[in-house]
Amino acid sequence: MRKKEEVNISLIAKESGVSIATVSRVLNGTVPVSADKRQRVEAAIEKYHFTPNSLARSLIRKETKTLGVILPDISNPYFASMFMEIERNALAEGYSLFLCNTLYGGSSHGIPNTRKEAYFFDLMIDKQADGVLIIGGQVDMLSVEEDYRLALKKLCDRLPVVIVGKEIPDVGGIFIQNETGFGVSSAVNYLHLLGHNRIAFVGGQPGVTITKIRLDAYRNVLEELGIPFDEQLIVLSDYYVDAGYSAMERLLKSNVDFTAFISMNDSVALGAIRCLADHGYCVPQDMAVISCDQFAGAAYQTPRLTGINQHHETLADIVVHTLVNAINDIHEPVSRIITPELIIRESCGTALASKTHFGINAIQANRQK
Amino acid sequence: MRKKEEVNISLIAKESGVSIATVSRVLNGTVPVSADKRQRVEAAIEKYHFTPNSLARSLIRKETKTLGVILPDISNPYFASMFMEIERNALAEGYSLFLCNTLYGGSSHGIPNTRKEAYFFDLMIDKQADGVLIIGGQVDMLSVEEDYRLALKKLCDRLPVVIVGKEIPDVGGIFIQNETGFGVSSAVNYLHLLGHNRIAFVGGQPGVTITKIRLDAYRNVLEELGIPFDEQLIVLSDYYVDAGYSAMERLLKSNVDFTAFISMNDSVALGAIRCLADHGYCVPQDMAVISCDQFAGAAYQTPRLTGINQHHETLADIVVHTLVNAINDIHEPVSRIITPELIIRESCGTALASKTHFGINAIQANRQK
DNA sequence: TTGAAAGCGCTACCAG
DNA sequence: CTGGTAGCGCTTTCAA
Repeated sequence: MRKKEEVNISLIAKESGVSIATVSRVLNGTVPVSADKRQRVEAAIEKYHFTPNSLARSLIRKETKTLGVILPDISNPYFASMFMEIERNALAEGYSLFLCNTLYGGSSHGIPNTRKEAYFFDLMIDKQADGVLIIGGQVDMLSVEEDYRLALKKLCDRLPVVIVGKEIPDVGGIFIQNETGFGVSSAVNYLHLLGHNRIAFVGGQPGVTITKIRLDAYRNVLEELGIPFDEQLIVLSDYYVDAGYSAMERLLKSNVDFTAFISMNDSVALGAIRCLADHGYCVPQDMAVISCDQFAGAAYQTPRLTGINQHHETLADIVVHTLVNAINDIHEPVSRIITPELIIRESCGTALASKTHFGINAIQANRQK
Repeated sequence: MRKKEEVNISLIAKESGVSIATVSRVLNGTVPVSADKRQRVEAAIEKYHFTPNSLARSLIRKETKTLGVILPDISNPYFASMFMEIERNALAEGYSLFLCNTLYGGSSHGIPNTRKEAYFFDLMIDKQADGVLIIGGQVDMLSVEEDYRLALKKLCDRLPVVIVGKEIPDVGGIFIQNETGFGVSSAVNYLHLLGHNRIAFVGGQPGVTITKIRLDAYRNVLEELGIPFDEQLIVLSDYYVDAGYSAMERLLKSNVDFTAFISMNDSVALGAIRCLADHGYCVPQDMAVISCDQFAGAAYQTPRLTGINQHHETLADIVVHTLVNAINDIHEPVSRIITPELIIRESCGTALASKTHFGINAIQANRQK
């Protein structure tokens, strides 16, 4: 079924006995058109179900009202919820979205693939997207390959690009770094208030910026609290449930003592909890758990997961509006303060959960100094 | 930052001292071009980082190499995994994807919104997508609103459209109905083999095709097995964890006896299990659970969830290739048999899980007659 | 207000 | 093999 595109602006013009310029005018409502001509045109449009060809329009206007969203894996709940919020904002601004999954990293989801990211960068140039949003992928690495940097630079040279992550020098996009490690700090503080001193860190991938930021925050709070840092308590994973399982398995095999752990996100927490269960340990009776990044459904797990709400919705808003501004040559930074929020549920102990109020206040007080 | 589009085909032509026709030829590699001209052109392309404008190309070729994917909610793991697989196939065929979330239905995610679906249908026409994939949304309802039907018909009149679901008369798209209720049958059979006779059905939304198909399958198997049907054992929900919770709550309040239940998917199962836990019931000791639609991570829940793998990957393949064929005017139906697979884990009893082999054989045998 | 006409950047046909 | 050129469908001057 080939597209039946025989109905176009000149057909409408002919049908209604006006010039195509006039049809264009009623289409865009820019310049006034006499009432009777307008009606004839509208009738013809209705009759033929005419829709102007946006390709032709974009060719002239040099804008497609389309944005590209490039991320590793939409089946990861973090990216999915980000996308939903991005779409909501983009739609409100009149933009549609291309979604590109680069599948970079993540033990469960195929091999790292730098080329695929570069492929999508070029694709967005090709498709004449008005702007591009990049969330995660190689940009999250502490150091990126030169190929990647060049591909990203090429993209940023051609289009407005907003990147969630730490700035890569000399590429020219707009970088928005969200993670501050504040969530981890609250988590460690909370666990300490609960009496834990041996707190493991089931972290993200090695070499990833967010891992470093969170690990730094973890060490700093430990130091503030006078808890000795123990390298053995750090195990790396990535962002998926199987990685959480294997990380915990390594931790248990290493035979270090610990009574609590912080995990990268809820998926990792779930995997780790499953592993603990397989070894006869029960959460929260034998072990307290906090996740750094809460997913939907945390409140329905058994045990209900205590964790940090990073307020990604707000991040999505900022990111979209920064991009839209950049497209419109507005370069005032869009800023809003995002404060990660500790949501206390059961995974650090039900009994202790009643201390919620005390805990939070104590943490706040602690942060003041 | 406006796009800097000053570099175009005629610049390249001028730079390399050939006609734009020749540049076009090396760009597309269709017609042979003499070696030295080709090299000069390639040098110029390299020098200016020239990329042909796909808008102009699409305007002539009347194809954009772009597909639209319209679904309710990408943060629902079912749709996310479908999308990943769709993208994999689409990419292999040279297509990029628009993603449109219609948020139709789903208690956790905003109000039903017919207009949004129609909006995206029109958008895909406007964006000149080469084809559209529709998965879920109002098309899943047993009966659709006339507004919706008209909007869908308009889309199908303009573009090749593949719809996952039951055929709606007189709209003209290609409908692919996946669900047969076979998964539910295996589930009930399995539970029966385990000795359960009071099996609740924590189903989907009322008025939805898949709910009806699964409910019919449930009743049929019950009848085959000589188990009396009890209306009270049916509670409706939707596809999210909170709905699973509240459905189970209603079931418990109604005070009917049951020793097992089937849930719409893993999210619903999780919510229901959480509710049971809150009422002092433990899975699988007090209650057996099977989910009709397995999500990633099922194997890491506590208890590990027994459920049906519906093999959505295969469905995604079929759907993409059917659409691509339709775009190329090939109308042989792409068909492949998708057999839902019962994955036995712990949620129907760990001890019983060792009977896996027996169970499956028995079910197969049962289906033969 | 309106129409004619000049493109947007590219492909594809027609001569040569 | 190659160049000239006629559009693709639309917007936007420029005159009228």
